[in-house]
Amino acid sequence: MLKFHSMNRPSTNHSPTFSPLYRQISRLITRSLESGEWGPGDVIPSESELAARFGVSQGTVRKAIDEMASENLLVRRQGKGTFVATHNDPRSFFRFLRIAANDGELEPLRSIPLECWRAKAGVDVARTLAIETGAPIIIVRRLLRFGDEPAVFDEIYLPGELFHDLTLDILKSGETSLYSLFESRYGVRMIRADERLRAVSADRVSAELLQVAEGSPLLLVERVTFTYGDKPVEWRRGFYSTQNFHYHNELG
Amino acid sequence: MLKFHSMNRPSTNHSPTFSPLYRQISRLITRSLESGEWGPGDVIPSESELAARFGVSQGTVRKAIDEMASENLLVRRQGKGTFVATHNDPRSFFRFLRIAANDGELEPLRSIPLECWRAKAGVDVARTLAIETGAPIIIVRRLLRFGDEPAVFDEIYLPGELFHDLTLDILKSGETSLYSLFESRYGVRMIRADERLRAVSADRVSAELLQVAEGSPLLLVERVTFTYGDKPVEWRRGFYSTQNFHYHNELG
DNA sequence: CAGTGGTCTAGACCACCTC
DNA sequence: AGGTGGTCTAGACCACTGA
Repeated sequence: MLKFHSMNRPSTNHSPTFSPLYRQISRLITRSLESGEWGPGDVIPSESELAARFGVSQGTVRKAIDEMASENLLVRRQGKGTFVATHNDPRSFFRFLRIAANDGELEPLRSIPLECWRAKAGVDVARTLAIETGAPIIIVRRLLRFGDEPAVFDEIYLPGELFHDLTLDILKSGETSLYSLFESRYGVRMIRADERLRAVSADRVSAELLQVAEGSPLLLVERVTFTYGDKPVEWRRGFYSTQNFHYHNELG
Repeated sequence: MLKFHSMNRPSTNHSPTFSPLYRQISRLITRSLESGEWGPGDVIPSESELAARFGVSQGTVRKAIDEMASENLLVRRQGKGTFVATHNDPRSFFRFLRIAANDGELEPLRSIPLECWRAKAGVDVARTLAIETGAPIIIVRRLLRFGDEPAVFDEIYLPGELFHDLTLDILKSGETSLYSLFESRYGVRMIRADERLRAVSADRVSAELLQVAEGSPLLLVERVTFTYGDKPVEWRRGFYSTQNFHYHNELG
């Protein structure tokens, strides 16, 4: 049974090694998610079962789950149970793709993988993905279209170790969502991402793929994506055509 | 004393007129914020006082406040009390300004008001601000710089009624943050914003102000800002120079 | 019907802040 | 010392789901 101050005895608390019981619980649950005890889409045990398992009250488990639900790690469904979040779910396709049509609705999204090859990490990629310079990486290029309209040209860098057998054919046969594929085939769950946006001029390749004039302005979105434990597992540069689309962001 | 189902008797609940007690409480607290019973920066009554006032338990008030704190309407400070959020606070200057330096730290931010004049709302502005076409509006132009480096050129549209006496002189003498000024001088608190980002080519005016070549790519950020009750009270178009800066966004 | 999450309560104790 | 928010508990009842 855990205690409130199991590892920490703050007198006037500036102790950095302090966390309340419910956070200790949410860490334990997270560890079970990492270890695969419960996979994406699965139900986890009920609050009362978890309470018994960890020797705390149901309210404390509830607060732990609340926190994890607000981080999109778990999803609660009244009457059914609490589920491990998954990208294999139409509702979450747009969680990391903040794009919308300038007017009207988006036509159906299609992902067109173009290339997929192996390389060795340069200094920048290595630093971003927290791997050794020269370590194997995989580079993917793909195009996103809404209906027949090209919208985004992505160049994606992945650590070779995690996605060992990825090929263009797998990408082509895979699901619509890349993250859904990563999750089901490689057990790599994307949790959080960091984006940097800039305006740039279209080079020849991007211009052709996105069917805009060379040199016309494009929105460059650089994204680093993290899995459990803030481990970076993807770096991508996306060129967004913003003639008919825009990047949508809500500020709270 | 409120009851759980005061205005709502769901049998199998698809009733749209349902909200739990704690939400009824947070609405009451929000109403007091709107009415100015507690102004920005003020302490609100303690949880137990509010519990007594509304005839509910402290835990229910706590949950109501939790919700409002997560929406940045209130700020909790342990041992001190719960405070009304304010833009008049260095920590919140960047809540709506998602800009960062490409490398290193940002130099101190400076706001340079350029113009301020009155006009009548055209169709687009009227629709965006939910006012009548032809209603009085105020248009502001200003430049943001980090150190000596120009970063953003903003064109801002405001409903004339709310900001009746706004002039360039007031803007010049005002605080660094526009929202801080709006809050303290006009009692208009910005709660939430919606942004649309596109890449565009710099026109002559923007190019000159931002010291870039005409036609070079700029990040266009269109923002609609809302106050209590999702009422739109600002529309702005910001041209961001992204040579040395970028728009930073975190995806959860 | 039983089981799940959702809401509400009452009371205890802790940590932080101010006086 | 006394007040505030922060955490934890135990127990009650409600609403939703599915067998």
